[in-house]
Amino acid sequence: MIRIGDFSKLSRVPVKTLRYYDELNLLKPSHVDDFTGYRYYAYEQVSRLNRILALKDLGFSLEEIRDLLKDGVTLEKMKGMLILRQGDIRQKVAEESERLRRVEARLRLIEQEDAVPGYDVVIKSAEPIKVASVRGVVPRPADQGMLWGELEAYLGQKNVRAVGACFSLYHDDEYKERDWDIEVCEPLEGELPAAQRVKIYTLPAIPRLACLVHHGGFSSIGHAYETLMKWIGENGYHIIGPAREFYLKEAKNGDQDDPNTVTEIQLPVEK
Amino acid sequence: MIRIGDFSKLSRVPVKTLRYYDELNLLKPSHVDDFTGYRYYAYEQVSRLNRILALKDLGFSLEEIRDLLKDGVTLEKMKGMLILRQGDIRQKVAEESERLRRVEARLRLIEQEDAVPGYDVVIKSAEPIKVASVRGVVPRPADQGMLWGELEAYLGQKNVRAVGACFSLYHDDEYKERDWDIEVCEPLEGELPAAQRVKIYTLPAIPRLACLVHHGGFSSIGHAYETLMKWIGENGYHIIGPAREFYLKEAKNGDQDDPNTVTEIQLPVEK
DNA sequence: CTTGACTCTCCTCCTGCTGGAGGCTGTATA
DNA sequence: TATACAGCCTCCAGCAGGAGGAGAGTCAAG
Repeated sequence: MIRIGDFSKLSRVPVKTLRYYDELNLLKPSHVDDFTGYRYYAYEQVSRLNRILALKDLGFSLEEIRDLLKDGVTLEKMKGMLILRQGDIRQKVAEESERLRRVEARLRLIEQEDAVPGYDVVIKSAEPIKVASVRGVVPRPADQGMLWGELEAYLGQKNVRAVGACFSLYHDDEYKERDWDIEVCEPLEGELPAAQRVKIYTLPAIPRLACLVHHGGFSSIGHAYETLMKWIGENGYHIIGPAREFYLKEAKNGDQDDPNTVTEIQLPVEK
Repeated sequence: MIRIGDFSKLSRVPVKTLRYYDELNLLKPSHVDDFTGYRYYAYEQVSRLNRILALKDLGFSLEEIRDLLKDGVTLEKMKGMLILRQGDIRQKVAEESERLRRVEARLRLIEQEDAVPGYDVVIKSAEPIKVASVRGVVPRPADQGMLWGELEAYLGQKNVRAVGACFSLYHDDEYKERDWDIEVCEPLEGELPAAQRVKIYTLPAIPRLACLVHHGGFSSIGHAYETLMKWIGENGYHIIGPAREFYLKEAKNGDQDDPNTVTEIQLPVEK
């Protein structure tokens, strides 16, 4: 029987850790003095401790280890846990590799622009949204005002209030000089009948959206799109649906170049 | 200016997180009501928040992000941090890959033995140890008693006390039927003159030792060595020095097959 | 008997939040 | 104008796996 300090030297495990394992019922000293509270370990306990360390090294949590060290753990249980661990580690390796890719992409971006990048792309998810929308073809994005006019005329008459920011969907797959297929949307709550040109429906949830926030007028929004597209390409995603433009802070008096405008561009993506 | 809940919906970041970022001075609301304490955010702050999320996604801690978002961070600083991150992630990927390998090795072991493995191999490091030792060639390991006799005779006469467990070094590179080159060592403190056959010196530190604890007599120690060798091979290590056998709990009356004996085998290894 | 090395318990801290309790505030409806 | 009720506030506790330290008690050698 040896004291905790000697057991610690023997096993090269810190005293603090041994006390912690005692508290967790992971490795109880084989004897504790009732009066002084001193812990006494048996030499044989080194092998249990080694098993704990080995399992920890495989990435198990201390609680899992406690389970695995209980008497009566079957071979099947052990195998099952190892296979689960294997899966977890594989996923972790995949995640870290992705992260490495993102870091490297950002480094390349800095090299190219020779400046701290002005835009930051983030992956988020979107809940389903109930909207009222008007879809139509307009010469150029800046001309979507007429669609908004139609939508608001209808909503104003019904006296519903919007919840959250309004946005546009860009349905074209490829870049066009003229004639854009645009759907303007206003989120809402409750029931409302559809009308001639106004559809009422629920947009489905989207698990992954590549998002980017643009400040300032619409004349400079092209650069934001370029950055977003490039990021998507460099990080191994591809686009799987129409772009959404959320008008977080709208232009005053319909001024297309109000520098205080804040717009979020969202692109549905997958790997 | 919007309230925290709306800002949360806009940015898809939980309210609790926003309050936490406020506390950390990472993202202060642009206005706080003196009386009610309500936080009010500006739409423009979404882009700072997005930058925070983007950097978090690269694996930076919130504290590092706070540094990186301070005014006056140079391009060089940013690049340096990214390169550091890159290194850290690479290391993490390497570590997790190693771990995966260990898990797979253990799964194979279970398949082969069709039982929970009886031995656990752990990598530890060793500090330098000052020892008194006697080295000699003996017919077989079980005959090392004569070497111990020599060593103890000397130490008994000098009346020094040992610190820690005594051990043997096995200097042969390959397995032998007879004539083993063995060095028996007793750790000690303080100064002591060398003698005829007794060397006093300090064994160097060893950064990586593959360790395994064997219970019971020496006749069954072969299996322990086999397991250890196999583990070393499967995990991509190789041996770079003589094996050490630590006698944690010694045989009674020199009984070579006392089942209460506890021995730790250590092999210096590297990748 | 003293000294110094060990050991004990209990407390706080680390990260990046999450959940809950208890108490105000703001807005819409009756 | 009264009253819900949602939204907001602060403060506290907890996760994992220990690390570090305070203050007090114990053990063995000289």
